[in-house]
Amino acid sequence: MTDATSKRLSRPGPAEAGRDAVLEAAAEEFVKHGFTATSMDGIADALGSTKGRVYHYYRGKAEIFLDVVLHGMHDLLLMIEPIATESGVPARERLSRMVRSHALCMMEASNPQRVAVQLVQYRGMPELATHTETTERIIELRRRYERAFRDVVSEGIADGAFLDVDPSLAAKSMLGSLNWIPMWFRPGRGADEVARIADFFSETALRSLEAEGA
Amino acid sequence: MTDATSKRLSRPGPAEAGRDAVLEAAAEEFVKHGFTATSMDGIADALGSTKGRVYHYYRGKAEIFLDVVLHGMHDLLLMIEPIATESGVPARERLSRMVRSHALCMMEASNPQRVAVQLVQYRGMPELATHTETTERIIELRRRYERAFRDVVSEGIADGAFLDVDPSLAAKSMLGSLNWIPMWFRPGRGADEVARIADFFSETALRSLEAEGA
DNA sequence: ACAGCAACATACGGCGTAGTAGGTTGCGAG
DNA sequence: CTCGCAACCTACTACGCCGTATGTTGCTGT
Repeated sequence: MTDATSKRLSRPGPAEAGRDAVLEAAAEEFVKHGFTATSMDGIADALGSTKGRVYHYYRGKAEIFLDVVLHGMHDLLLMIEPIATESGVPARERLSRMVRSHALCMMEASNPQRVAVQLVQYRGMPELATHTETTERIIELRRRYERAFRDVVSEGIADGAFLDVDPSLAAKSMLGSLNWIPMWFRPGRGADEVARIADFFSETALRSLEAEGA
Repeated sequence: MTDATSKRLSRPGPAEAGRDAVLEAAAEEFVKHGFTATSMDGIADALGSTKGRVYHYYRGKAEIFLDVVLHGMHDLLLMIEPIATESGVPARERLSRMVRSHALCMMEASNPQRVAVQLVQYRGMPELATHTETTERIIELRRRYERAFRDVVSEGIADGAFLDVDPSLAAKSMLGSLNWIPMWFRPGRGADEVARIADFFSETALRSLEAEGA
């Protein structure tokens, strides 16, 4: 315990380098095959080692999966909450940046963030039933994430920049189109193409909240 | 072969009633648990019978899964293509109806259509490697589906109703937000609430394609 | 120099599940 | 009446995979 972080998140800590390597490999496997189709041996193979290493740091498949999702959501929040709450910036500008950041994140090769958004389908996964505590934390983080978007929309409505639509539905709609990006986007495109796509989603989101012209 | 349909789709045929019951039960299971977590015995249980019945109609798990997806995509196309190509109706009106139809479909309890859209993640599923023919057909149907949306957007741009945006990205964005609905929508809501949500997505999609006012 | 622990590797048990092989029932035709 | 086939059911096998139990290695404090 060399650092004084809240829950051993955010800062690896030099002694936890091995654990982080496992986490990264697991994220890569989960994003490729999903939860059930990912095997412990597969994660170990991606690490170039064996299961012993994985089980040294985690007690089971469910635990490592939830840790990947937890880290992913944590990183996402760390990315967008500062933007959402930045004072002196108009709501539509903040929302634009949030959408762009999230879009860029979805187009990166493989990371815990993508696992976090792609695998919300963990309903009816009996393996996670015993990990209620971590599951609750993840759900709370997801709520905070959606709330960040919803609040910025609400502020935009309040100051007249946006139409008076349902902020909750607006947030779900925006995040849905963004979270769906990994379904069709194939990495390997140039950085300019990625930027163009991110811009598109940013501009589209803003237009969907503003009054139609003639 | 009492009917003359193209590929034994669209019309059950009286002799195929048992097969359709299997298909329906399989769709329900796949939408609940996903591909790998769905077991043949689970499908049989949902039918109130045993595996023998399932294996009587299908040769394996991959085959029944692909058939569910194929039927789902087929039904979706049957729903939206007539709207997309209806003559005498302006593009924005057609697009509005298409979005609303798709949204309503995503909020129904359990059906092959939801399996079709939710489980596009069948990349890296080695079990489907031997079914290239059916997979190709599904991919072709998916392309046609997206093209229907893209074409209507293009027509709207051509006649000046929509802004000059990238039609392909616009289609992907719209379909993404719609396909994400099952992730947060929990059935059991009233019909009026469902209609309100469908209206929201329809109006939002149109606004995102039209010029900003103010 | 030695104790002890972290950081792995190896080998194995046991269970869930896909697929198979061989019955059984019931109906329709001749 | 019975032949035959569709429509199932039952019992079994084979295999993949999670988790565990038991090494082995290397560093580190004293």
